[in-house]
Amino acid sequence: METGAIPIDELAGGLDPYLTLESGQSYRWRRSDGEMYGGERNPDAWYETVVDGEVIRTRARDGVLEWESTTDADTLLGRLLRLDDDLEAIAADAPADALIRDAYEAHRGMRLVEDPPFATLIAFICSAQMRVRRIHRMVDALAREYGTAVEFDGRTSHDFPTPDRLAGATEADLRDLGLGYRAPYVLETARMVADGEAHPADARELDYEPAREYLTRFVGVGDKVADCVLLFSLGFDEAVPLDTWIRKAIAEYYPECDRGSYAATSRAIRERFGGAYAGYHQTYVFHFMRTGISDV
DNA sequence: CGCCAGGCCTTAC
DNA sequence: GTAAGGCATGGC
Repeated sequence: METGAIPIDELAGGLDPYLTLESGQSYRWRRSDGEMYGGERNPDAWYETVVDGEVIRTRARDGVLEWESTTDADTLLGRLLRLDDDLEAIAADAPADALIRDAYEAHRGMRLVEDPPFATLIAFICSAQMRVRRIHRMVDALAREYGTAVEFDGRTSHDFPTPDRLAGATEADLRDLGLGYRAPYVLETARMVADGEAHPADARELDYEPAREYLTRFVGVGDKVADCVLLFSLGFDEAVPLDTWIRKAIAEYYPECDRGSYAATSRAIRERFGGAYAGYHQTYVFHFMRTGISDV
């Protein structure tokens, strides 16, 4: 086992793993205390994931981000949790309206994640008309049933399935895991990636709007899911997923940004949120709208 | 029971 | 290009 410790006060703007990993961005971390996704905060619990066959677990206690891993995970953890982001500068970049100010105030230390593209693509296909706790449950089930098992420190974890393994499932199998009408979408998208027709990571080479358009070729991926994949796995910090909560925020706080179509409303709210980090600000507003002020 | 959840698909204009 | 209807499932 390799281990490490990162002083949190060395990270500009700090880090709150609970907010970062249980705010509906990443569905690939499990808590060691068995608490459900979005349950009570527990500083003693580890967050554990598997990336490319390597297990990493981490937690923040006494001002230190501890990690344990099958490998030297310092760089990988820094990428997954975007530890190089200057949260203070990003917060300062946000427009100074009351909603955004309150959202940043309520969720100090929440960072964007950078998850593996294929897992993110599948997770957000599953996310359609679904609550975040159930999305986590579905992604967990997919990993358990089709992902490679990895032993670490006496515990078994599962990597996210490869496109090939997932494409080998049947629609009935996936419906049994609770995916509902998303089951054929997941199957067909997994097959597309497995067959080399397209890969979500290829969107990295494109500008933002063409990248969003590119991702919608996958079955079960519309503009909203595409924006989530761009924001949470491909580094497009300007992507603003227009989900029910953000649409509610637009209706209540930025009604002039509702331009009817997704593309036009997206441009308007992206400009309202200042462009380059619009998606970062969106994530704060999303979590703030969804959890409310008291539920931090 | 009805309504909602990080929507997308097909079909019809 | 936009509008309407269908779609699984669990939680409240």
